[in-house]
Amino acid sequence: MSKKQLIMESALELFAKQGFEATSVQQITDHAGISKGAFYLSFKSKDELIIALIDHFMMQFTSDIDWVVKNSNNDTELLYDFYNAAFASFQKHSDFAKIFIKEQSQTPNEELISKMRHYDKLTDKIILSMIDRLYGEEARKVKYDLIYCIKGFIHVYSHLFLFFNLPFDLDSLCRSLAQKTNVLAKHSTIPFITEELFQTFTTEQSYEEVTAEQLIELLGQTIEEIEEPIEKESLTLLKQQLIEPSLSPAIVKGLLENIRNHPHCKWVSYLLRGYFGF
Amino acid sequence: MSKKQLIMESALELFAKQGFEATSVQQITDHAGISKGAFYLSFKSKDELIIALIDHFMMQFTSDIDWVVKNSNNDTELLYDFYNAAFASFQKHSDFAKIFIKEQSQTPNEELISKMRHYDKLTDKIILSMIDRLYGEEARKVKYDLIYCIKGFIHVYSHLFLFFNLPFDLDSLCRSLAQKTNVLAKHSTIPFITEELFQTFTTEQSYEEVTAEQLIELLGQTIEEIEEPIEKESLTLLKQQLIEPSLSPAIVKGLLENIRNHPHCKWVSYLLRGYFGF
DNA sequence: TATACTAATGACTGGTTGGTCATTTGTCAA
DNA sequence: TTGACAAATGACCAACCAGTCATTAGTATA
Repeated sequence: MSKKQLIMESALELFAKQGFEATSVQQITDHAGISKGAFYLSFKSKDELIIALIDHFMMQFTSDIDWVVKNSNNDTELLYDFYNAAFASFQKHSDFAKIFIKEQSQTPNEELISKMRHYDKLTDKIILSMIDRLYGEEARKVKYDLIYCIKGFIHVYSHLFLFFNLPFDLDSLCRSLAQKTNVLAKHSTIPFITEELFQTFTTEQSYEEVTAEQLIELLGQTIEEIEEPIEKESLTLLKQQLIEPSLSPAIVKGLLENIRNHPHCKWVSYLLRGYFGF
Repeated sequence: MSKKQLIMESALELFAKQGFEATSVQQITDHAGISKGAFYLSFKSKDELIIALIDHFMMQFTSDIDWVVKNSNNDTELLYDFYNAAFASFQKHSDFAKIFIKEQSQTPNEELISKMRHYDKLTDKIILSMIDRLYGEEARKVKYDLIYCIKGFIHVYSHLFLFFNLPFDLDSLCRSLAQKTNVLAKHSTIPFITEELFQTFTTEQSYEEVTAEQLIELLGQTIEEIEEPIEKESLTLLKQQLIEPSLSPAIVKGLLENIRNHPHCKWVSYLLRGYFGF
């Protein structure tokens, strides 16, 4: 494990327990068994660390739920699958999820806030595409409210998960929430969040389209990071495809599938899916 | 205004802007125009201050929504009135609400966490009584889920309120949420939170019944605090009634009504309503 | 073995924190 | 005017903080 990862894992644990502000760099390095100076070889500052953590997790979360929404071919199970992916992600990275819930928009760190907003907007976009697909015109008036209801459900129920150590029936939870969401979509008629209001929340451009050059750069970095041969070759071929397209869509899709579940590839896989139009 | 209140108001503003940990006692006293030493004449520590703030606001919030639920005689408007009271309270004390959302269960301060849990349980109780009244047997299976849905709605929508400075149509919001709640109550059938599960969340005894002695003590304090003659006399008569009952229920109810809206009486009024059974 | 290099250390700095307390200021009654 | 008491002050303290940097340890090449 790289020193950077070691630090991130130690910090994750302590932040989840004590919060970001209340955890000192000294505590993190003690816990990781390294010196304080070594910390600053990996991160320029404590702020850079929390941002790296946010990025690391949110990239996975975003790409996970995006994949579920884009690749489910069974509309009746889509909501269930969506909630399942979201809660599975929270459960798997429960330390991060705790930080995420605690540290929401509360820090004076400008960059962190804008990071959070950014991922929040991506989540909105994914949820919206799911609603559009499931209900289309039927939910035109209330679709923005539905986004917020879904986020509210996830918030309160993930609280139970995270802060009570009880064995939960994830299947039951997801079935329950899928029905609730469906009921709201079918029967609620009074919107609060209008298209116009929703736009004002998301004024700044979100989800900037990435260029091929940026993707090639990112792919180059990722190729260096990982060792598994299949993933490494898939990434290399995809990089080649960006420089000079020669592969058929089926092959590209297959290559994307190869890397989809590798923790270090989730984000680049998400971006590539957007780029290639899958 | 007492020194204690002055400090609390200054702190409220700064905590909302910067968070609790990031605000120093020096900043608070500078902002309040007093010396640092004077702070410690009013509060034993910085922690005691945040707890006083939580108490001050949550007592008002709890008693406000309790009053609405207990005193609405129009079932069709009850949900609307409930949301209205809740959001009005958040809007009126937006600085506090920001702190509340930010500081939720994230501090290492044990007492604060248990305070939060305590008020959370009271809120659950009030919401549950509302659901029971509106839907009774009809929502027996899903009533605990409804509590969490309602809390989820309040959470996400209050976020919009608090962190975007936009003019909101409170009426529209409450109508929208009342309908959503009603739709869920009428059509959702798959519960996640069973009675048993709900009980385990709320194991410790909540809402300890207060004794007449405690109420008399509290009334004595409150009488000292306020100056308005009507409220003062009402409190004095109610205190007398506790020591030696002599007034008719109608008169007692009227006296309670007199003090209901005074900020310093809300909590004692809530407790008295419970005690006298209104 | 000698050299050149990077990785890692932890004492240190300048600054801030929550909290204390000897001292001063203000306010009464005598 | 005096004296007694409470209210208020702010310099001060030990503890801790994020971040630095001269020094050392480890490693690979020649």
